Amino acid sequence: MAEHGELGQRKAAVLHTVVEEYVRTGEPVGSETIAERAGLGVSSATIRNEMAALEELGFLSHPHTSSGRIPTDAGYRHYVDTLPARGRLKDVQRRAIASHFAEAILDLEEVLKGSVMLLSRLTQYAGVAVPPGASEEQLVRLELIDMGPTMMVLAVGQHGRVDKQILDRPEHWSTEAFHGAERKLRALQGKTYTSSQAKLLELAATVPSDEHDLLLMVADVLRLATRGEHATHVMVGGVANLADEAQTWRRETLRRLFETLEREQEMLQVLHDVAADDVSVTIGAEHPTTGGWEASIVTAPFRAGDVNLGTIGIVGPTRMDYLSAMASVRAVAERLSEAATELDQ
Amino acid sequence: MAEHGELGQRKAAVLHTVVEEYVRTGEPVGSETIAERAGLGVSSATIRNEMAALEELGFLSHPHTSSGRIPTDAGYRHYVDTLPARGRLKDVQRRAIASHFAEAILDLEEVLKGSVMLLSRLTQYAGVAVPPGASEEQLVRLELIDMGPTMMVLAVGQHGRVDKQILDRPEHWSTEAFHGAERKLRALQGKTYTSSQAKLLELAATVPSDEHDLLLMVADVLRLATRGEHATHVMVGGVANLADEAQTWRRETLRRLFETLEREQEMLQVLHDVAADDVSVTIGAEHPTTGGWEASIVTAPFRAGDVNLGTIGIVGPTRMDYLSAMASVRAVAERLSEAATELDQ
DNA sequence: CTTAGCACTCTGGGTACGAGAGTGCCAGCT
DNA sequence: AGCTGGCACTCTCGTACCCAGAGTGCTAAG
Repeated sequence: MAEHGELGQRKAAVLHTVVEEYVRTGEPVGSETIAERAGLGVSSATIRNEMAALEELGFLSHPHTSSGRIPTDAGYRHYVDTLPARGRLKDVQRRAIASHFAEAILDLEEVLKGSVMLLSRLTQYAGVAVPPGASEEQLVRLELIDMGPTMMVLAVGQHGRVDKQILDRPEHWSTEAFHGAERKLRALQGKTYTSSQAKLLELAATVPSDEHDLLLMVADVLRLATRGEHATHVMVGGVANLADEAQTWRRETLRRLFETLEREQEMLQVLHDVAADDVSVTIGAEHPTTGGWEASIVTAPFRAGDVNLGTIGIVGPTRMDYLSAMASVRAVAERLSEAATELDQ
Repeated sequence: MAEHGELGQRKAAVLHTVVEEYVRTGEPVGSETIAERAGLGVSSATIRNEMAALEELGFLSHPHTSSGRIPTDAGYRHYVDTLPARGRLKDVQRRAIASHFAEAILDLEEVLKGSVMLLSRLTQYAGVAVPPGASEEQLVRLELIDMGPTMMVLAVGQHGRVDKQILDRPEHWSTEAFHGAERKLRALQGKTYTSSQAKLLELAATVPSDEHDLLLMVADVLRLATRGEHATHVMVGGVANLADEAQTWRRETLRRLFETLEREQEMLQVLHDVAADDVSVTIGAEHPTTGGWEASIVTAPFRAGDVNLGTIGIVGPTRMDYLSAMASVRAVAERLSEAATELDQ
């Protein structure tokens, strides 16, 4: 019994069928339908008893006294946790993924953008991704550029990331300080972002205060680049797909969903919270924010070798085809990991 | 009469009142309401006659036989074209704009992003912008960076734009070619994007074919940076505001609107088509694409000195408060022009 | 433990109806 | 000639009602 989440085989089967039918049709599911579809060889009356029990347990609910059942968040959760098999992709989907990763990978960021759109097309939900931070990447350029009234810090990483920040000149300013800083930065090329940042903080202590300020500014740019969480932009794509689900949601809910998708900080927080080692599913109110939208999130990390680079996934209604969504996300994350690993060498 | 668009003063007044009432309430407007509000001192029967005439002329329409009138696209057009005065901003709006532009401007792109969000907050519609291309900007860096299996072209402009492109190495490849190209590129720093591009094409003719290929690749990056239209990203913000209008639109329409907002190429096309010297308004079906969404666009260009840099504006339902939207767009575009002009010096 | 049977409940569609809003038009007034 | 009051007409919208259908919960029997 334990392998069906303490539910008993038949209850689990009923729950599965309810979820699948409801996802498929969008209509509350009655006992008759289950009796036919679940292939349990029992009558609808028995199913009714089971359903009453499942409702008691919090896995199903009643829109009104006399219509079929729909799954609760907990019902979906149980369904997802006890899915017997990995979903299989349709041929079209497989082909779409294959062709997307067919070209030689040059720029991971571009590929990631494309992957978000790909996922949104595959699943008909919105795609999201958190791009990698730069911690262990090597710097191929680190420059301080004089731009007249302002100056720019420019950092270029081994794998093609470019971070820039335009800054006001510090109060006290001297050409020597600038040149001194420039020289020290050049010496950092070839080192990683993390170690360069540390080195800069160290160096800053040994120089006059105007150069000190410059070095700290550069260190800060590196710090931001290091944690993808704050510097980089969350990628969101295929939001139009959610417009189709508009009737699914209450008005205010739809607005909040869109707002959050647009606010990078919030999305980062959410995606950070739901991230896991493998494909992860967060259903409706399980996350405080996503509870507010009545939406579910499916994500998976992508890696280069053993190190986690970022997260990619989708956002859709709780009434989602989880099996196929998980399969798509898993497949894209895996291909992305392969691509990133290859790029890493 | 001509000053009211060939309509006659009273008809124009009736049309104005219909538009304003309809925009305010969202309900079809009846003759009684107009008689009260328009201050024309005539009875509702007279208004009815005028409205019938306006309908005949294509400025108003009937949802059903017996309810009030709503403006057609042509009705809105006439309304916008004959607006007697520039809209005035509310104090809160004025303050919001002032505070947004209060900080010293460092990075035009950042300011532009912020301005898009600002406009979306001011108007409660979605904000859009096309950032400037780089034609007459000076290059402060132009580099070819060897990144192991690939290489990166990196261009940095005087005003803080950074363009990068990661490329596969050309087939035939030699260290000399690479160094040769590097040297030639360095010589272009300080020149404008346009002239550098021309110079590169010229130089390419004089060198061996492997270096030739490299120079052409760099030239192409400059070419893309030059026309903002293709290289840069259209900025879109505050899309969540449109979710509120969801009931305004048909389901399929909302989807198409969101899809277009997401596709940069299409948005660029649309914004390019509607661009004008001053504040420009495009209503519903006046533009083939926006006709499909039943939406209106209000844009204005922003400039540095005399040269057009880009476009900023909003997208909203045809039932829009045009007066206030135009005032907001105009104000933000003006402030943006000031900021850009200042930055230009 | 299962199931057939049955009474009960609730939704959704259809119809009917009246109030209200708004129109179009006509005849008379200025 | 243009405006207006009056009036018949039309259409929507909300309410009420009813009926069919779907689905339930419970009971009693296998």
